[in-house]
Amino acid sequence: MIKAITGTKDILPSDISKWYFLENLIKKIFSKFNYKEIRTPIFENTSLFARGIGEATDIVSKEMYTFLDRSGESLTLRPELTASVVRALIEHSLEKKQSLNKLFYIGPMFRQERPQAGRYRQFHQFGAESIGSNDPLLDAEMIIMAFDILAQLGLKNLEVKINSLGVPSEREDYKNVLREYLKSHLSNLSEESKKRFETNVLRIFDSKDERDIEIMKHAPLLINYLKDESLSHFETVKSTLKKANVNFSVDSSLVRGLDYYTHTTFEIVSKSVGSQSALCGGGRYNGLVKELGGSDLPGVGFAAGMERILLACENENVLSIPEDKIDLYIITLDKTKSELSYNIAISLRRKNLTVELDYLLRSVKAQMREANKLNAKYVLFVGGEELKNNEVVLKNMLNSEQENISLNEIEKLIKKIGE
RNA sequence: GUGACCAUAGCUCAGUUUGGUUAGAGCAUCUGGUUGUGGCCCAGAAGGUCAUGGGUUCAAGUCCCAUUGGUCACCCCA
Repeated sequence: MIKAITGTKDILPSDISKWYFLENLIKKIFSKFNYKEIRTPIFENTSLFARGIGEATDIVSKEMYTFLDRSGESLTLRPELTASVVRALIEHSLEKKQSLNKLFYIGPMFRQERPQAGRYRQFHQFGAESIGSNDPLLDAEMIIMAFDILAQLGLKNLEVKINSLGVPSEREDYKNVLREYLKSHLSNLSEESKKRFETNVLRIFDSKDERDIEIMKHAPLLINYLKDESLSHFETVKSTLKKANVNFSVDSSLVRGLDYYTHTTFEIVSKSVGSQSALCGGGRYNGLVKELGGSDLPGVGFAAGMERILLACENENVLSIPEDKIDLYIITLDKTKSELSYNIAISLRRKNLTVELDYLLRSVKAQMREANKLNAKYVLFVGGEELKNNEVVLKNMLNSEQENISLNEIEKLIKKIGE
């Protein structure tokens, strides 16, 4: 048997309504904030992600699905979408058509990691990018939108964490301070963190190793090395969130693994899922557009994992999806009349009714059971004595009332079902 | 990439500890329960190479090894 690739999942018809529900909510909230959807290709030139996300990041160095196409070009299935959106913006000069572009997206992403709860190799993200302004109100807007979507789903066990990474020069200065502090503790750090000391010293804050955590507790904090401009940016984000009633905590260890972040970073975690608890994350990326060959435009954005969100919804039992139902099930009494049933079904469907009928030549009892299973509001009996008078029988499945209707009065039937 | 645990019907699981007839249940599916009428109920049917391959044994779903797949955690991230 050929099976789905490791880490990929089929979304079956029995699950699709919760995806529709989530997608519709996302589109609704983004449109209230006047964000427009953008759809970019599933694959891009490998160099886009290498430059955009950062060569040294885990995503680029060991998680991307990269392959050569038939002409020998290196392509990569998108592992995230910020780089693609920025590429599209530059390629189509969107910033020249309007100085602030507010964009959102929904779609599959690909990363070759070991699957576990809330983590797949093909997974779905939605997210937003706002490119063209350094206004901290937009940083806050990202967090508010993400929070509103999660809150409107009914999720409760949420924690909003924010931090500021300042600008690159501040961060470089701080890294030196941090390295100075860590020098004396170097031998006590975990093996992983010893490597990070060289490659990306900030990431030591992310460590779950007890020894590392103890050492980092007393480490100098980046926030104390930010200059006035960065601090006031961060203050505005915080006060804006407070006014919008979004509870948050400042988490100085929130460093995040993508190279492009500046100033605000944030994450919303849920206690209702497994260890992959970050439902969404994002931040400001003021250097990215220029890095990818565009003009020097500031930007801010976030992405959210849809599988994780649905998992949290399931665990908190908050989604109330109405059960599927159909307007009418047509039951054919005489098998010789199935063509008539079929024709009635077609014409009623064209009148905007949801209609089903039997294709398996089953007994009347079996057809009734099927109608019941499909939650049919009405059932129509076609055949027998009534048909000799050019009539069909309409049955209301809720109160079991039946009435004869002439085939010449189909409009009456539509009206009745539509009520 | 590292580690732990798991694999029996479409689904959820008994049976494996202590090897011994024809591998079971519930749900789901299908067919009936008197002419042409659902849900509840009742009866019956169908559905399994016990993940795959090898080994031990008179005998393997059960013990051993390998492989494959899955789950969870590390790592990383959404």
